Amino acid sequence: MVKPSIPKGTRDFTPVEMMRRNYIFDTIRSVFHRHACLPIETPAMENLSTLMGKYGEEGDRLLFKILNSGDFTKGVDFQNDEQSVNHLASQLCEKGLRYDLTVPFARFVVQHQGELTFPFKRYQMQPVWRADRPQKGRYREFYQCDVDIIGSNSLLNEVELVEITGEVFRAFGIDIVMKINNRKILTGIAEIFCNADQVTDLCVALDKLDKIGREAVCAEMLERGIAQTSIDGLSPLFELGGLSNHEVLDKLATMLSASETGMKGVEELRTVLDYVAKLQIPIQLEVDVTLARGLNYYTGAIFEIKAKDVAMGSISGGGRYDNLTGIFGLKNMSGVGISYGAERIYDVLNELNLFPPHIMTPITAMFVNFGGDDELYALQGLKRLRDANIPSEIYPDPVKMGKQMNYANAKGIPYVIMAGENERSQGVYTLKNMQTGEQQALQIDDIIGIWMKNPK
RNA sequence: GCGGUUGUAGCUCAGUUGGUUAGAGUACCGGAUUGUGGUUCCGUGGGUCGUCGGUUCGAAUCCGACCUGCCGCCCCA
Repeated sequence: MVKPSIPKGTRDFTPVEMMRRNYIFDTIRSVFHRHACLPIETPAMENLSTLMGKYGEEGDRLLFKILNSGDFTKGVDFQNDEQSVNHLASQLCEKGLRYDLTVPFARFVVQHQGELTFPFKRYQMQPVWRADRPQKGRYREFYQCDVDIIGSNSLLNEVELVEITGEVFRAFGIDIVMKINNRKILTGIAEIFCNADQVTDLCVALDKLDKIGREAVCAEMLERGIAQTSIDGLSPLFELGGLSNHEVLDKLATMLSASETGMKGVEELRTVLDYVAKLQIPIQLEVDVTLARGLNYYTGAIFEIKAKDVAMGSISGGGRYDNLTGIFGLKNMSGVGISYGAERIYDVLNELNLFPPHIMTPITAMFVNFGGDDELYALQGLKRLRDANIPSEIYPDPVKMGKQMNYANAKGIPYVIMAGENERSQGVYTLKNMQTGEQQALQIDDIIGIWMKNPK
C-alpha cells in the first residue's frame, strides 16, 4: 500500500475550500471584465531559457526544472564541481514550471504580437510554482490573478490599476492600504547619494526598514558596500514617516533636484496621485520610498497592497516594466500590471470572517429514494426542478430513510423532498424544510414557485 | 539553500525512569428506530506509534539520517 501524500508545499482543496476559492476568482474576474480586460492562459511549463535570469539569482534557485524525457543522460557532460551545477541543469532540463505570470505574458505578447490589439489589457488567473521553503501562507504551488496593460506609457494605466485594486478589495470587504513608489525615485537616490550601479543593494536594504528598523538597514547597507558618507546623506529618507503624500513628494523633489531620473519619478507619482484624488477613487494610497520589491524588471511605478486588519505579508504587488519584452526581441513595449495573490486573500477573508454565508449554503433539494415505482416518480419531479434551474439530486440507493436524511443533513441540504406511495397516488410531493422541520405536500409547480420567490 | 522545531486511529490528543496485548474523545459503520436528520443509548471495525537505520534482553519512549507541517533567515503572493 502506498501512503497517500502530496509533494511538499502543495495542497488539495475540499469542496468547501473550492467554493470559497471560486468566490475569490469570480469576484476578481468580474472587476477585470468591467475594465474591459481580456483573458489569456499560458502553459504551466515554459522553456527554461524563457524563465532563467528574469528573477535574479534568487529567482533562478526557486525555479522548478523539469527533467528531459527519454534518455536524458545522453551526451551530458557530467562534472561534479559546484560551478557546473547550473550548466548540468541546463543540459538535463529544457523546461521549467512558470514562476509568475508576468514573464510568460511578456513572451506571449512578443509571440502573438501580430494577433493582438495594443494597448493590450489582459488578465490571467493561473497557478505558479516556486521551490521556496513552505510556511504559513507560503506555498510551492499557488494562484496569482494578474492584470496588465501593455503597449502604452500612459499613467492613466497606473490610475486604472489603482481603481481596479480599490474595486476588488471593496468587493471583498477587506480594508487595505496600497503603497506606491517609483523605481525612478530609487534610481535617483542611488545616483545622488551612492553610485548608480548600487540601486539593487540600496533597494534590498531599504525595503526592510519597517521590518528591521533604521539601524539594521544602515548596517546592511554598509555590509553591501555602500559608503558611510552615502548612508549619512540618506538620513532624510528615514524621517518621512507620518508625512502626507504631498509632503513626502516635496521633500523628495528637493533631495533629488540634481537627478533628472529621480525628478521624473516624483512627477509620475504626482500625476497618479492627482488623478486618483480628482476622480475621488476611494482607496488609501500611500507613498512609501522604502517600497522596493525584489523583482529587477520594474522601471516605473511599484505597488504593494497590505490588509490593514490582519498581520500578513503583502496580498498583492506589481509595477511598471519598460523592457520586459525586449529580451524576447520586441522593443518599446512598456507595460504595467498588478498581481493579486489568491491564497493570501483567502487567508485574510477567512481570518476576518468575510466570506459571504450564501456561498457555503447553496439552495438545493434532495429527493428521498423509496425505490420501486416511487423512484421513477421522484426522478420525474427531479427533472422538473432541474429544468427550472434548481440544483437538486436524488439519493441513488433506496436505503433506510434515516440514512438518507443523515446524508442531506451532513451535506447541509436545506430542502428534502419525499414522494412515496401516498404522495404518488395524489400527484404531490412532500417538501421538508430541514431547518425548521416543517413539511407540507405540494404540487411540483408550487415547489418550483417557492424557489422562484426565494432565489437566495 | 541555512538554522530551530514538530509527527501516536480519518480528526483532536493521552501514553509514567525504556518493560506484557498502545488508550480516550470525536468521526465512521451497525443496532435500539421497516416513511423522517441534527439529541440520546449500545455495539463493531480501524494503528508497521512519519520513514529507514542504530543502541538495548526489550524502543511510541534514547541516538542518527531522511520525509512532512510550523517558526526564523533569504526571498516573496
